[in-house]
Amino acid sequence: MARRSDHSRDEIKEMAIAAAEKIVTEQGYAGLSARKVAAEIGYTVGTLYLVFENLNDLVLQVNGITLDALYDEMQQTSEGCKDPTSCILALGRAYIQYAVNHKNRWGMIYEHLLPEGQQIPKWYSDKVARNLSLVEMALEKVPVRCPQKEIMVAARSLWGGVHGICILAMTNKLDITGIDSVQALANTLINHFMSGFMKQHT
Amino acid sequence: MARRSDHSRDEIKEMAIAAAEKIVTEQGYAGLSARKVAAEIGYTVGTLYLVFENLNDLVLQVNGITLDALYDEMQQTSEGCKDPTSCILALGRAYIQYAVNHKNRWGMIYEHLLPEGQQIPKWYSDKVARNLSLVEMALEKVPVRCPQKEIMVAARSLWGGVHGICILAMTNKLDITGIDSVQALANTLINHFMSGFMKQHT
DNA sequence: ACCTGAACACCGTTCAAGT
DNA sequence: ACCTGAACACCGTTCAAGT
Repeated sequence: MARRSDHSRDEIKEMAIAAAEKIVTEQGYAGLSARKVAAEIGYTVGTLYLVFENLNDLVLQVNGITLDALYDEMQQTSEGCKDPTSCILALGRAYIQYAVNHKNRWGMIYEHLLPEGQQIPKWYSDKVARNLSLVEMALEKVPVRCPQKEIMVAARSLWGGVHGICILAMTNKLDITGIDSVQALANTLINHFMSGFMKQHT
Repeated sequence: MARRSDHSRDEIKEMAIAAAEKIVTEQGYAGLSARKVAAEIGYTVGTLYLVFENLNDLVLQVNGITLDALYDEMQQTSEGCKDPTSCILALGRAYIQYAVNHKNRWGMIYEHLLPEGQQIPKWYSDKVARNLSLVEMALEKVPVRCPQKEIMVAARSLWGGVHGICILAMTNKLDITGIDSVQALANTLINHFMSGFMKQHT
């Protein structure tokens, strides 16, 4: 049992986040609870509420870290590719690969819902926007002038699409089997979308 | 308090499903519980377990009804439209409209997750397949021969896409506002996809 | 035979009380 | 000042006991 002043507020926070990451990775979002996190770090439940607003707060912190890891994977993949379509294909491949390799971590990002009416904090939407910007940057490589507004709409539209395919696949709702089929579906969506997008902008 | 033999097994089942529909509509999936359903129909919790396997079972029944209602809306909308793209646009509009009008009912379809490793029952995947078939039928109107396999891939790819946009929009994760923007994103996805799809098949 | 209701093993969150 | 641990108001699920 950890005793008082063994750790600073910030240390407890870090320990709790690390513990939550571990529990989610092993047992999924459904397996995560405040009591389990507390037990894992050797404090009692009450202590968590000195350091986090509530469990939502802790979950958002973990999801933020996951978004960063996903960004790194995607960023690395898209480096150095020249034409927009192959860039987007690479981003899609990296996204799905991450979802498959870190099923429970990725899953918590979309399984977690804020209570009705509660706003997503700005630091979190900023992370989402940063990930989307990779798609926007790839779309901007299309060799025609295209208003920024349209790039943003296209990026959200396309990325929502890849995300949706990934969700349906991960939750077994598409009668498809194996990662190759998911990739194939995403590639189909991306290829057709890009074909139409580039045709409109030439 | 309902007394024994007041209602048959089937009557209790129907009452429970109706009660669950009501609770979900008003309070969302998070607000649904076996105890609330039991209270609503005037029986005790234990009774529900004589009639349903567990709460998952009850949720699946309700979701099945929702899928049917969604099918009806989409089916009606797509009737009589001739060219494939306008068909798909109409289906997308109906889908998003349904999601917006019945937020909590639609939400439960994707918020509900079966326990790890549990298979979706066949009668449920059949309903999902029936809804997808509307998209497939629209794609088949493309005036070229196209293998059935490709139609199926395209339908799943496109519909996963529309679904993803809808989810991100409903959970406020796309920095967009209002139903018009959601429709606009879906239309963008559909138009570009169809443009690419038709180009490949001519 | 049909249904109850109490029990079991869990939740998130709060806060008086201890050291 | 820091943390505890018991309490509150909930969960899903089971099953001996009542009528």
